[in-house]
Amino acid sequence: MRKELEKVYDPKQVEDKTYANWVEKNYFHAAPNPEKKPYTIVMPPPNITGQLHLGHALDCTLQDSIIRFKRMQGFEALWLPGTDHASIATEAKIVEAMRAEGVTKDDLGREGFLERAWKWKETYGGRIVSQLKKMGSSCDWERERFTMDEGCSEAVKEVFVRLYEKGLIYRGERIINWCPHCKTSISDAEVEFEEHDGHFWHIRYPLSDGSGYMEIATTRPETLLGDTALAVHPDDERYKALVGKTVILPLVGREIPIVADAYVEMDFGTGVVKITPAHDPNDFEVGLRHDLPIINVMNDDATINELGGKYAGMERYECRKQIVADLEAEGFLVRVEDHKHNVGACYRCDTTIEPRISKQWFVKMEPLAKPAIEAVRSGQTKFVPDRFSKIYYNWMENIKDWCISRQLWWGHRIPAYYCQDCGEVIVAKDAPHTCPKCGSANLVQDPDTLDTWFSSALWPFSTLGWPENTEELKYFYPTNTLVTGYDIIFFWVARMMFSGVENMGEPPFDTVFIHGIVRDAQGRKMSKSLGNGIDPLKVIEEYGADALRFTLATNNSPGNDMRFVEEKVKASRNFANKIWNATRFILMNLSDEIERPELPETLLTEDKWVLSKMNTLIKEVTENLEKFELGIAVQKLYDFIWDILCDWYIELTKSRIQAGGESAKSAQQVLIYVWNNCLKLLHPIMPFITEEIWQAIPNDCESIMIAKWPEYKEELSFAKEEEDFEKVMSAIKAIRNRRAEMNVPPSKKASVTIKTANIDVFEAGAMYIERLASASEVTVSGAADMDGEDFSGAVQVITDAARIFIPMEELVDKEKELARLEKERKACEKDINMVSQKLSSQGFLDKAPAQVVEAERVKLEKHKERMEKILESIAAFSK
RNA sequence: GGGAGCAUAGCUCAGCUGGGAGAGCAUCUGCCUUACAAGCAGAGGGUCACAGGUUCGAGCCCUGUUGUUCCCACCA
Repeated sequence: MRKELEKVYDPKQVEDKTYANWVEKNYFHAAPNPEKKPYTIVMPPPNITGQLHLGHALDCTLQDSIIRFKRMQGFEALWLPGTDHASIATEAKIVEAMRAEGVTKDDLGREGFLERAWKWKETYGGRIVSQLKKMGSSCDWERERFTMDEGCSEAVKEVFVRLYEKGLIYRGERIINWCPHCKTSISDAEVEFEEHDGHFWHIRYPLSDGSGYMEIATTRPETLLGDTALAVHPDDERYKALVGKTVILPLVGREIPIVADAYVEMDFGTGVVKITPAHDPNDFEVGLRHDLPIINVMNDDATINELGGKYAGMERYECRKQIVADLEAEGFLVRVEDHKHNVGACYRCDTTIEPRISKQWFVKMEPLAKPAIEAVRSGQTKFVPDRFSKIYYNWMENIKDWCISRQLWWGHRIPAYYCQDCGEVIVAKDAPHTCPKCGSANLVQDPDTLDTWFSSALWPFSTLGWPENTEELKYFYPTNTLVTGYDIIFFWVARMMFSGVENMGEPPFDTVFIHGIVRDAQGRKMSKSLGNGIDPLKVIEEYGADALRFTLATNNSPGNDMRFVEEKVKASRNFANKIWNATRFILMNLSDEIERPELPETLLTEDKWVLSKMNTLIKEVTENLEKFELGIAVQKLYDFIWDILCDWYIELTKSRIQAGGESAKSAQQVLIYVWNNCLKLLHPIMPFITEEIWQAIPNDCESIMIAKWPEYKEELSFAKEEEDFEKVMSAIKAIRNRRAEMNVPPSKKASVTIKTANIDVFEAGAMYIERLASASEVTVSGAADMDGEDFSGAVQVITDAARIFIPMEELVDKEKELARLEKERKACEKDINMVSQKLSSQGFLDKAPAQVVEAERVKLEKHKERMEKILESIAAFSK
């Protein structure tokens, strides 16, 4: 007894149930298996603080589609999931929640805070995971990891120690980007620049000898408090004589030197630059070259510290205002100019960052970047689309050392210990008990934690068990495809690349598949502040996960942004429903004798036609998926299922099923066979509905998700039958067309006479012409039989292969008919001219590939045949 | 300052290695044809941004121009 399907597909009744079943059957699990080739994708770990947004949904759709495709192709397919501790983002959220309770980090202390953070992780870390499951993600949840779990922490320490021992991690005082809100350093990659309307304050610095002034311009007057020099270009004739002299720092009264440094550009501004080594990276360099003092005038919250004299305690912008006012009052301010300039902000909290000297840990990048660049250049790792490799090179080639220490508590604590007695620095995975140098037990661990991306960088191998040489690591590494957005190439992809090359000796993946951003209907980036975000869970609730996945997989091309429009989801939902209803039709008419998807002994022309089309589809879809062209693959599937199968083949089978007998049964067999293949091809994109249907129809596997991927079969390629059946189809289309033009309702049937050289083809197709072109009866005759018959009173329809007569005299106006035929003749003539012109060009014949030339010849033949028929009709009418 | 993307039907976008432009939505016409009105059968609508070039042949390749979006750098 076959299950009867509801009239409309209801995803809600299917998705959770199906997913639970997959999990129960353990289909998502992958393990080292010498019989199979591995195919591995590691999931970009979402933040534990996060909630599923459309970016995740896109990422997830692409990865799941690829991994399902590969699994069906017979790979041991592992999609390894996990979450990221997201140190700065998570810590900020927890601190925020604490503030609501009136609790600060210091109140809790480090341990108390971490306890609270872990609780937060337990509460919210699972949320995003359950949301990923809603999407249908076929991840191996048994292998789910967390960047701060024991194994990942072990990997982090291992890498830190190794790099330190190689001299690639060092600690030093540098200018770093300081976020006064998060109260931590952040890396260059974490700073976002935005153009602001600011000012140029021109300030006079009096020469100590009273002989005049030096004028400088600054956008940050408050940093004047930390100035330790003025600089000019060594070749600048205007100031040559002044180099070596000193000036008095306004408001502060400190005497500072005038130095010459090539960093200064003579043409810019006055050609004089104030040097604040503690608060500007370039000034810092100048300071080093000239051995200038470094005066840090700011606290970690961007207020002025005690070195700022009377400005101590002021907030930075308040101080700026006051300093400008004071400069003006004391006559040092020359003028104020409007000035647009870029201001850096913290990518997490958007607070303006403050460049500030600080002692931090850094990764020396150049030696690591080189082999990672080479890995892409040599083709070991490919970017899809390729253009993103340029972005990668550009970043890697100009990379500066990576500041990895963070003044945060939530994260991997830096495995460095300082001897309080002799100052020795010990870097070790395990905390030492005594100082190896002086034997003191008075050791203190560095309070800082690591940049969250330090642990994400190790993700492709830390999750597989590294530093242990596990079976998983040996089998699944290097992974195959990394799927992520272009916005994260610097943060993550580049760092995984050099980490993989450095620690594993080979890059972590062979392909980096880059996708764009999902934008709103107006093309704006979705953001909290705009409130234009769309919740994927709501979309799933309303339209189903398959419809969402289908929408995200199509409608775009790799690497390009896409707009998310509800109409598209509706169209996808409609497609799902179409599939559902096609299944209903198939099941309603399915003989109980058919238990397996097997082809019948004898195939009719139309069977061969559809099988041949399907065969091509299999080949193309497979190729497209191999090349990550999901959008193209999906479009082809859509077209085949909707147009070829539903609009044509299913319609054809109706006549056969009605007629009954062998032909009815073979039609059902072909239907089931084709449908099986379609569902398989569609499964990676629309897993739920395809599984639900799979379970309801004759199949060859207990679950579609582990079924064998369809293969192109030479014996199912039928060029002749495709061509023959298309003759019938174009006759049907042409008749429909004419009838629609004349406004004849389908209910009004008419007899149809077909004059053709392909009698067999049309006789076989007669019953379809009856059904699909509203014919009451169809007569097929050879050309010779028709001579002498008068069809001048009939509606004439002409295709390449046939002249068709429909006796509807009341609708035929001879004049109009002749005019129409004349129009057709002209159009046909134009076609003929176009093609023959091409074929008479020697250049074309000589240089175009033979196939193309042949195709043109065939085209010309067809045009000519049609012309012949048009002329016959005209002649008959003109009698 | 450097680099990249995009510009195709009213709208949103496809168009794979160059061989005479497609889809969805919208519009118009006719259909409740017993799988589906979330549907069926038709129709209209494009000088593929502009100007050159390469080629037998260009939406696709090259050069330039314009518009637009983004990334990197950050001259104080």
